Amino acid sequence: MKQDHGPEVEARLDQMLKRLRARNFRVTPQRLAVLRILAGSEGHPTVEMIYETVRTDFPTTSLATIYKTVSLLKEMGEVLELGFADGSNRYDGSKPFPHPHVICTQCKKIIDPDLSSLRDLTKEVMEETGFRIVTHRLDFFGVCPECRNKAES
Amino acid sequence: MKQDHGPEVEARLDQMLKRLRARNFRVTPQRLAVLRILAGSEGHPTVEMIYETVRTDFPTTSLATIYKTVSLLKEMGEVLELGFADGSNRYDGSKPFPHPHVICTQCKKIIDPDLSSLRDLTKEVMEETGFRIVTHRLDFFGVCPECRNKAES
DNA sequence: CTTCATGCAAAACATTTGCAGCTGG
DNA sequence: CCAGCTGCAAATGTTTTGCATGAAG
Repeated sequence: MKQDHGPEVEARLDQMLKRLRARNFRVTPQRLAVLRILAGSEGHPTVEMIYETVRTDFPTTSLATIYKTVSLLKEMGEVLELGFADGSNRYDGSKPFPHPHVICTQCKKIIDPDLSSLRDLTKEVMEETGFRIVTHRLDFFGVCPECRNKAES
Repeated sequence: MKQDHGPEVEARLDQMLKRLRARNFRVTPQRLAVLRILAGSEGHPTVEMIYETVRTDFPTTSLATIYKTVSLLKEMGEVLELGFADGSNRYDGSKPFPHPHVICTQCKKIIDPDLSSLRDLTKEVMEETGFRIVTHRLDFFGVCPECRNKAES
């Protein structure tokens, strides 16, 4: 086996493929490789990481192609882009809808927490401001348990 | 009078000036102009907006100087940088600590809502993930009442 | 076959940096 | 005075674009 991803990753990949084809976009080997990485993007990869990984299978792939594919998926709403103040971008194709992230400022790991007390904040914002809220973004920044252990040496 | 800002803006400006001097940074006319804009930054300006405004009083001011001043204030923790996925940055010098923002995707207006139900989400995240949370970011994106009115013409 | 995607290189863009000269304290 | 700031221009780094070639359907 090439990778040890679960069945839900396969399902997500198939969903993305179906939607690509439904819009008459082509499924090239390079695109398939990018989709595979994004569908199981536990690590919330950067474009550069995707590029390096795709290159192991398709060494001639260019960075521009990765950018083009990621942009396409972003426009289709099939991938969530997490842009940061320092200009870095991370991508999540497994859950392409707004959800909170917890980011380690040391090792750059990103995880998805379950926050029970985060409910209809959006409703409250709409009532308070009169805005029609379409989406949101919630990030927490800190140091993960692993990096804390390394620090206290 | 040059501007119609309230007394709390003056107080915030004085606070920033005091902290600059305490660290032996100089207060040049250009810096003072930038500080003034950031201290009363209801509009959450971009660097370009700050640049244009400062230029009306000091026409020789360079963009590099604005960037340098804003970076300095950012390092000092006296201004909050709001970087977005599209590469744009907005700055808030009046409340340089984490707080939610509501952003109009049409006119780019940014306002600060009062969210009573947003309390110790941070505590819950720490318990759930084991991270030591240092800061956070919460943005809502939508369309403001003014732009909604314009739309339904 | 026809259209769309790829890959290269150049362009675009915002931000940063180096440095000579200026100036605040 | 003189360390730090300014303003210019060049460098940087990432993302985008144009276009000729190649391949998916």
